[in-house]
Amino acid sequence: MNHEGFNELDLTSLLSLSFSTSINELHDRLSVLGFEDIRPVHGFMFKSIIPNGATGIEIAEYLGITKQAVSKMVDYLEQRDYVMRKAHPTDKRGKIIVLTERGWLVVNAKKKILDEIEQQWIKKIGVERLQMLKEDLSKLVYEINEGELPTKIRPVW
Amino acid sequence: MNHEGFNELDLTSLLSLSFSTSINELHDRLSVLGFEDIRPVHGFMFKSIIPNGATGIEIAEYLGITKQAVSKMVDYLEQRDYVMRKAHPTDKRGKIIVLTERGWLVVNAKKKILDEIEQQWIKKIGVERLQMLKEDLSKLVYEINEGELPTKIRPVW
DNA sequence: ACAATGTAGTCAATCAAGTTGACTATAATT
DNA sequence: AATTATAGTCAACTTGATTGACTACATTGT
Repeated sequence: MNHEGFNELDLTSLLSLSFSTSINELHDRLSVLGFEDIRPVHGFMFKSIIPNGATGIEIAEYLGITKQAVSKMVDYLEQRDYVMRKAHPTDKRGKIIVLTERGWLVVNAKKKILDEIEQQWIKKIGVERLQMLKEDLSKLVYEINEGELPTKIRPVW
Repeated sequence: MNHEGFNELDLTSLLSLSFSTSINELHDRLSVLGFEDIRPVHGFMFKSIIPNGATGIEIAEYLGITKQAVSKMVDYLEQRDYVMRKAHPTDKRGKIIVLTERGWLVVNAKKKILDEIEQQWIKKIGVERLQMLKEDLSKLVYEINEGELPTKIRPVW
């Protein structure tokens, strides 16, 4: 088998490895804090809930999965006290998913860890280069998807 | 629901979106060429097979999945004429997975498309910035994983 | 106003891609 | 030569998604 060096890696592989590296570090550290039942997709879901809650369908669109899958995910997270279903204020069919106190603990922990990971990266490549990297990636994602988030935020493997 | 702008995105989300964007484009284009039965993971598997074949266990380690999962994946790809199992030259227990002609077609198409995606990105941010981006990502992945590929190349979702 | 159509959420069945465990054949170790 | 380890496959199971069917409520058009 061939083990190519990092230099010959194409951009896509590089992005995959970078993403894996950072998301793995994040969730390893969340585990240590007692949030071992939280998966990456839950973190993305929390982003769509913040700050004022979201309906199941909104979350489903954001994550690029079905509303039924969201419903199961909410069951899972509700059982573990990360989120709650509240009645929708105007639509009696609807429900609003909101974070519980414990849900906020995860979100805040996540934010802190991500900041620390970013600091770690700054130590490696410097603050200017990291700033450039973020700008360039934002620009690419933004322009290639024409201002929209990719419909499939989820990396399909 | 909150739809934050790209500027406020943390690095991890940005990497996730960049990866999704490029891998989706790659596989959309592979579909058009008639390779709609090829998933991202197969592309990564091909990388571990090139150029001289690999055993199931080598592939399993590279992809961070079990040898049983690899075996099933090889069944799938062998049925569709992308790979072949060959006898191992020295170990009668072992088999070597190699690309078929059709397998090489995918690999070459993939390479071409990835190059084109990279050119597209160069148009957006310039060749110097893309070079920096690749250098920085390589450096980060390399240093944070201490010279090893992450054991889990696969983005766990 | 109300009939027809559309939408939010859930339940159930199914599917896809992975896992663990058991096994066979062969290789390596002592 | 006997023991232990390894490569690969088969089978059963798990997980996280899907599609389809349904209920309750909302929206639209006459």
